[in-house]
Amino acid sequence: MEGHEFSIPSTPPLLPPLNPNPPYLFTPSLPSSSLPPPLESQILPDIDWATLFSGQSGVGGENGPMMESSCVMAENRGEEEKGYKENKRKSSRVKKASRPRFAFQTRSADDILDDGYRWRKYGQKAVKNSTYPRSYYRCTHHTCNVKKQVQRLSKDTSIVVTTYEGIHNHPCEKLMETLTPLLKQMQFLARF
DNA sequence: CGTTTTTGACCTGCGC
DNA sequence: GCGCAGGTCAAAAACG
Repeated sequence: MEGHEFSIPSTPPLLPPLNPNPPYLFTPSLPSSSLPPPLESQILPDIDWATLFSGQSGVGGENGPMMESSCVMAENRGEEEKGYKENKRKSSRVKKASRPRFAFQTRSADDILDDGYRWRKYGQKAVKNSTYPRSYYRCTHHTCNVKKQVQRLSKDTSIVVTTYEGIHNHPCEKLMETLTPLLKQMQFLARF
């Protein structure tokens, strides 16, 4: 999950990395036209990018290829948020309101990029017309039900498509780790 | 021993 | 209604 060069299209407002030495380059750029959109996508105007990307100054990759990546834009898949009815299963997922979704592509040897949040894998599925399986992850924070899907393109095996669904309702742990000592220092200095 | 991953089964939506 | 594809659950295994 480390060693990504990370670039986001200029469509959303961008956040510069807070970490002075990020493990990947954060270079805002337009998405490469050579990269096909991973999904039938449309621009999502009101994504909370500050929240979604607040973890990007995260952690470290000491290894892994530093390569180009590009973000492809969003999909908001409206009404249908699939949910099981409660049958024998204890799951009682109800139909939720539409959640923001967006996907981007990362050129990396690692399937999982470190976005600063903690994820737990809850499923993996072979998808049609794709050599590689799709992996399903959920944010491990108790109150947060953000999900993401990760799939490597069979067309170009160096590209990983990551699709996020939902918005984190909690601060990024790694971001807080980075900021907390700074904040403490600032509070200390502010007393003089 | 707690947490995460693996994996087969199950559920839903959709097209025919 | 049926079959397929995608998404999720949950028990067991693996891991740290």
